[in-house]
Amino acid sequence: MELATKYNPQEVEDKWYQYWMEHKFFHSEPDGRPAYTIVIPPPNVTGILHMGHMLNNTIQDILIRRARKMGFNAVWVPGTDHASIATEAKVVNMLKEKGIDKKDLTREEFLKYAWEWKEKHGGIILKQLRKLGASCDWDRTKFTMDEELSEAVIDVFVDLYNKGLIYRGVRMVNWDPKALTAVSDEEVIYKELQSKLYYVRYQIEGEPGEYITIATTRPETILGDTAICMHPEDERYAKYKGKRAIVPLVNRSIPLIYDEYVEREFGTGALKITPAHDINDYNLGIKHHLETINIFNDNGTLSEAAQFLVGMDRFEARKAIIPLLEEAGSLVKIEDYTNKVGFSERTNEVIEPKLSLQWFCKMDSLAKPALEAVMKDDIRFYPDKFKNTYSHWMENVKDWCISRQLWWGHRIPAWHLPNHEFVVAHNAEEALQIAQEKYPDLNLTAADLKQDEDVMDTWFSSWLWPLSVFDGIRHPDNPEINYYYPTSALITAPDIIFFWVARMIMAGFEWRGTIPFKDVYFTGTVRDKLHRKMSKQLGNSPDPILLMEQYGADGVRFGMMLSSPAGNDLLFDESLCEQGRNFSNKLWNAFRLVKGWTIDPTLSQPLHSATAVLWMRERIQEVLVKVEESFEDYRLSEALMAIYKLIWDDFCSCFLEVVKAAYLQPVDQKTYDEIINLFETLMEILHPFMPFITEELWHELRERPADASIMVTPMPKATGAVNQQLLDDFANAREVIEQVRRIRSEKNIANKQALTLHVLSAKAADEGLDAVVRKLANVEQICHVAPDAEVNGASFILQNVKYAVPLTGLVDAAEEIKKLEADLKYAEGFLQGVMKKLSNENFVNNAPQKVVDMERKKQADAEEKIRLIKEQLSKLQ
RNA sequence: GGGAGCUUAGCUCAGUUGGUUUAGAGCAUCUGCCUUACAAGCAGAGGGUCACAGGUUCGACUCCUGUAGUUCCCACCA
Repeated sequence: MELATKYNPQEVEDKWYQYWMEHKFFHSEPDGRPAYTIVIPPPNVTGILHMGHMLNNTIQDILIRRARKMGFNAVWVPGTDHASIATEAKVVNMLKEKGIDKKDLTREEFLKYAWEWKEKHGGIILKQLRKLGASCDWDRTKFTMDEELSEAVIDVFVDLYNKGLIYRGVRMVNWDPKALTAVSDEEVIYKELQSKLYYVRYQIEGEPGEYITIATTRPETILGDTAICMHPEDERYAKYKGKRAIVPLVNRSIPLIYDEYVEREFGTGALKITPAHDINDYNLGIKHHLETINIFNDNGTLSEAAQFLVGMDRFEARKAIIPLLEEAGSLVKIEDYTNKVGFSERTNEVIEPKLSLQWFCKMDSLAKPALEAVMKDDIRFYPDKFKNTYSHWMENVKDWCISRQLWWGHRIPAWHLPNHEFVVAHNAEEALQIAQEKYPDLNLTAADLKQDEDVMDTWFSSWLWPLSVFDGIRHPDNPEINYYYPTSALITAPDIIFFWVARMIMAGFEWRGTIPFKDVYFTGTVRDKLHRKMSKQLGNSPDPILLMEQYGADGVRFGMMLSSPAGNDLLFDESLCEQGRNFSNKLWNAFRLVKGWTIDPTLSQPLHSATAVLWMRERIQEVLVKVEESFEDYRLSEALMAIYKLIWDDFCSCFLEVVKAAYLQPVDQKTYDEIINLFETLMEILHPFMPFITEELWHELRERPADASIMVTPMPKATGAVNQQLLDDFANAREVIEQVRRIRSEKNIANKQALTLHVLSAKAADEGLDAVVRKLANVEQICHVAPDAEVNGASFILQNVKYAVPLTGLVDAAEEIKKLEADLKYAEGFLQGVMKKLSNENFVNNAPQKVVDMERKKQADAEEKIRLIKEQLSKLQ
């Protein structure tokens, strides 16, 4: 059968994924082996695969596949997140397209649509992950709104409430006027915006012609002003103490107050106060007992309380109020101004600070052990620079607003009573029971209890993920949680370190008394090669599915991993995938080569092959050590690069070229067996990175049992001692080969033309290495002669041994001299540097003996080299 | 406004307690090759006063200080 010269990943990849699934290689059950656990950062149930997921999940798959082959009972738990705001927004849009308004639906009707939609469109991303080769235990797939997981969320809420860590209160919250819900501080993204600073004057009450001018970026909120504030030591305004001012348009009389909060240098030094619509104003309002006038409706339009522009959107109103102020003679001037405005992470709507009744979770006591665990390295961060970010946030942690005014999510398990009190319980029955016990006089029935309308922040379920996927909240002593928890590693992006990572650590301590994971690997952001974030708007984000079709999942995985040290941004470029595809092709062709050989059992093993086999084994050992170290530190790109070079440069370019028989000639049995062994070993080592092609070739290399897979065979391990002498000697031989090839290249000598090589050394020849040199440099004879022998031809010096290739008529003496003189210059410069050190008494006296000896050796070597070059030069001149 | 990180070849990055032959890799570049595994390839080559300025030291890419540029995080400046 003729094999194609190009590797075709499409057919191979689907075949093997199916095979793995059929044989349940991804599935794990607790057993006697040590566990290696990863829980997937659950993507939004409505999400589709983007490059960030590709990076994140490739890393997880590599770690899981490696652990599995290292003898761990590896489990990778997949699942999705219900993503309250994002999903609800999608469902609302979908309904709108059908002509249905959410307002016209009951909660139950809406949720029915939402679930239908989730069933139909949800989890696409999990299907896409299979293309990537993700070896998730799909039997364990979880969803944050599954019944068991939802119950865990409720249990946790009730528990925290009973511990006094959950409270309800009116606070200034970040209001998203589009999603009509509060969002947490972490969900607000501040962006710099080009806006205007409006200067508006307010008349002093009872002092005609006297004005006080304020500066504001939000003139529409003037309608809700309830004070003007100045610095108490600002002489400019001292004379107004005790006076009042008149708010333009609405003609409301408001007090003038004094507070050190005000910066005298900013604007006019006078600040208008709108306690209902600004967090600082709100705090000042509390301090100075100011009236609060809420001039906005929940959707961001002006309310009746504003009196003017009622019903108009806040941004429209900002424009519309200007001519009104101008007409009233209140507008002084308008300046350009750059300020920061908060946007909702989910809807990209400008956040409106709003007073509302919300549920909060106290964080102080939860944060304490979680902070310690990371600072003490019980949990290791990779890279550890994120410890700084983490500790800063944890030390200044604020209470968490956990309620959202949405329908899609876990409903707050609180029931309101007719007497304006409420009870928190696991369900309505329990609530009624508690309420009846608490208020026996009310004669309560089920109909009197009304469940709170709000749902919980999505992260209030996500923070339990490592616990709840193993049912560790409801049944803390079940065998699964006892076996798989704490998990081994968490792979996630640094932008959710507060949302998710920190809170999972808190939850781990609160409900299990221990860490949820041992290591956290923070991936970088995937950017394009111009360093821009990948985004839909820019259109610079490739479709991962198309990429995988083009380059193979293995090729894309290779491309993602090759340049992605932990925590560093990944500058993605398709050429990286191209490199991955090329590597696949290289592997494929190496296989084709070996596959095409015939074996002659009567042949004995040639010396060059025997030597190459010994060397290749040792090289693999060397790389295994490197790979193991790299994995320890999560330096996956380094591990991959080491393997890449091992396969391409050592195995293909060198080893296979040595053992390769002449055209149509058979190879001996012994060498062939070794080649298959080595090839197989390389596939084992590479497998976690490129699972498909390694499985394919592993099966092609030998007959395998029907249910065999490279996924579950043991990973080759470093045996310990590496024969460094052998490696060094072989490396030297490769340099000799390179030099001979260089001479060929420079002198235009065809590869076919065999050469003779003279080695001017007193040392005994190493027959094995000579055999390798003969083969790869196409040298028919290597003559070992005395160091001072006369040999003409192109020469070079390696390790202070002179080599010469006699060439009749091809050697240009002038050219040789030029090259030797360049070498001489370098060697002399080098010697000079060494001598400078050695002639420095301080150096000789203070530096460790070892270092001084090293310098002396450098000196001796350099002097010998110079002698050799000079000798050679004198012969030529 | 605070805090943290980064700055090494054209690009992306290594450089592990300051000394390992006057800095390494991959990609890209250049030269020569369709050599019977692979042109998605083979063989060879070139390319860096380690951001800048001081300091500590016998010795600095490595430690300290400052400057510049850059990235990220946090913060209520109207």
